[in-house]
Amino acid sequence: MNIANDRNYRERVYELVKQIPPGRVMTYGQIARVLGAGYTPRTVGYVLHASESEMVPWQRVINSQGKCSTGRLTIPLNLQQTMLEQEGVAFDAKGKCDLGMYEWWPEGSEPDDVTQPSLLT
DNA sequence: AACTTGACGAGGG
DNA sequence: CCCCTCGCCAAGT
Repeated sequence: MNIANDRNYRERVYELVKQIPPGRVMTYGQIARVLGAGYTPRTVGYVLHASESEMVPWQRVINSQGKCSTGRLTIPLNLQQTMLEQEGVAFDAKGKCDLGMYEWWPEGSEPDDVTQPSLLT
């Protein structure tokens, strides 16, 4: 896919982010993966910061460590975390949340299925 | 047109 | 668990 041909490069990110339900989160890398070729975690972050003033629930996008990466922005450091906490996302003392619990996947875009080693022995 | 800079992520030490 | 390095690709200078 040729990005130069696709003026909706940003739109796709916004549309996806808008689908994240309150109290759930997605990571930059996850979004890049769902959107496919041409998208990388970095570009997703770039695209997202440019939308600050739009109707996009940007606070629901965090990094793969389960933390907010808004350290260098003009945004107050804890704003994102505070907003998420108001939606019901719990963070520990280190500012980290449990991705296994809050991470959300759009329908049909699930990663590889579980492969539980349950009865291995 | 080249160089730098990110709301990142995986891997190694 | 923290810190560093590298790969990634659009935008700004």
